Amino acid sequence: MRDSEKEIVRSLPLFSSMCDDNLDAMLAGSFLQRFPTTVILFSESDLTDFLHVLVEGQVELFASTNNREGTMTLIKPIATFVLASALVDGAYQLSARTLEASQILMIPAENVRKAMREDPDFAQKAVLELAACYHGVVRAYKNIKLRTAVERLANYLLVQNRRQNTKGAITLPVEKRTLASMLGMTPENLSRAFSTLKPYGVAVEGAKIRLEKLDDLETLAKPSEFIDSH
Amino acid sequence: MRDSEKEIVRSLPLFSSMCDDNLDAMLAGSFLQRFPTTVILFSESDLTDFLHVLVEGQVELFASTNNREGTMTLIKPIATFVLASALVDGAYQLSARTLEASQILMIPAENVRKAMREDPDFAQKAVLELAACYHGVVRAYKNIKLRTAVERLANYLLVQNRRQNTKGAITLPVEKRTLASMLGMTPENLSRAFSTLKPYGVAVEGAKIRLEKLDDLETLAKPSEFIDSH
DNA sequence: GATGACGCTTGACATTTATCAAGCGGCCAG
DNA sequence: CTGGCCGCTTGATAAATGTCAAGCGTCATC
Repeated sequence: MRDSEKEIVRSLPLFSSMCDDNLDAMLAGSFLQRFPTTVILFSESDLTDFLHVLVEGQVELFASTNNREGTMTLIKPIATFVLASALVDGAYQLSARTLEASQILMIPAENVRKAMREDPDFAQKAVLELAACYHGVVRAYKNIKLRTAVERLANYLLVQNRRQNTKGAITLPVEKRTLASMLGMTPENLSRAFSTLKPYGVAVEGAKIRLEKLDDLETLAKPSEFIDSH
Repeated sequence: MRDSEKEIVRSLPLFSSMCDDNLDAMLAGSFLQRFPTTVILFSESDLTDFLHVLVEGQVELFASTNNREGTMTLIKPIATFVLASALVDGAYQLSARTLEASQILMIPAENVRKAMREDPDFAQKAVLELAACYHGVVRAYKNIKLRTAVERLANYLLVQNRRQNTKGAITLPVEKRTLASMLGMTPENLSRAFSTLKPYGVAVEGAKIRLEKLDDLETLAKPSEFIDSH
């Protein structure tokens, strides 16, 4: 555990208010691990050994039943994942795989639970982080329950446009098949959804998307503060 | 705020470890309110004034966009709801309405946030409660993303059968149209889903359902510990 | 430079789900 | 008792989405 890694952890809101001693105690036994792409990090039924901090690369959290599989969320640096599972001392509930070569800081879950018990400041940050995660899933749940596939894509593009802040010239951050899974549809259907959006100024060229009629796209997408915000 | 109401609060795991003084402080300004059926308690855009404790009746949390509406979850006594929103001091993110005449204990959200800041034991319980809520939504999200409408209904019936513990003779706890919305389908589609399940021993008579071929139903439903448990 | 794997797209078709319309039956108010 | 509302069901049809198969282009490897 190097100082540079400690600084990465410190930069996260979740750990920002921990005193140095407690942070050191929590990081004892932690290690930074490199993974190649397309590697399974854990399965949903595994016991939660570690809180993960994605330092570099990209990770997909997904679920599967009965030969079907679906992306639940994508993790980008720098962020923690599976906090809830680490805190309750049970199964991960979700599976994870790398989408790129990645560096992940692994913090023993037991250390995190101990910090929660003994460091009230940390417990408080954990509360806020968990509440944010909760609202994040609720938004995803509303999204898939209240919108059609085309609407989900349209709203996704609008969100990316705001995030990438690049005036209507987006680059998709993942392969289209992964995007399809995240948006709850098949790759074929995603292709067709893009076609459907063509009249609304959506021009596709590989992973580069141009949004040439933002107003029209918004009219179709009907974005909602309580689904798409943040 | 009567003693009997205080005892109700105490009985909830979330508040079980609070000392009496802190509990009294948090309950200051709280009140028990009675609502008739079909009343909107709050809308998703409202600021979160109160943590709610459903003492009697039934409440539906739902979301709407673009003239569509969907049930997110049902609350039954005795349980808190909108904890996450109360803790972060923002909008409710979900709307709520009573499905029956209900009694709800309203605890000022500011009191809850104060308790989180000042009572480490409470903060810790809040962490565990939020983590459980989080996994609850994740399960709902998996359910709708990985299963067809008929499978969702089949699994719902199996879960109800376990909960009601009544050997294959279930009573639906809500109107069918509400059940349909919760399962993410139209009432018409729910009717047809019940028909589809007839060969699997599902006999419908109003709100009374008999499951006469549990094994067959399970084979169809393929229940999963990480979607249906608890 | 050839080749084969792979991601994406497109077409044809099947399945799932929603929509619209009608009718049935219980239940409550007059 | 009776009329009308309302929840539920059923049928016909439309829309959304998935499946299967084929083909295309890119890219890494040989």
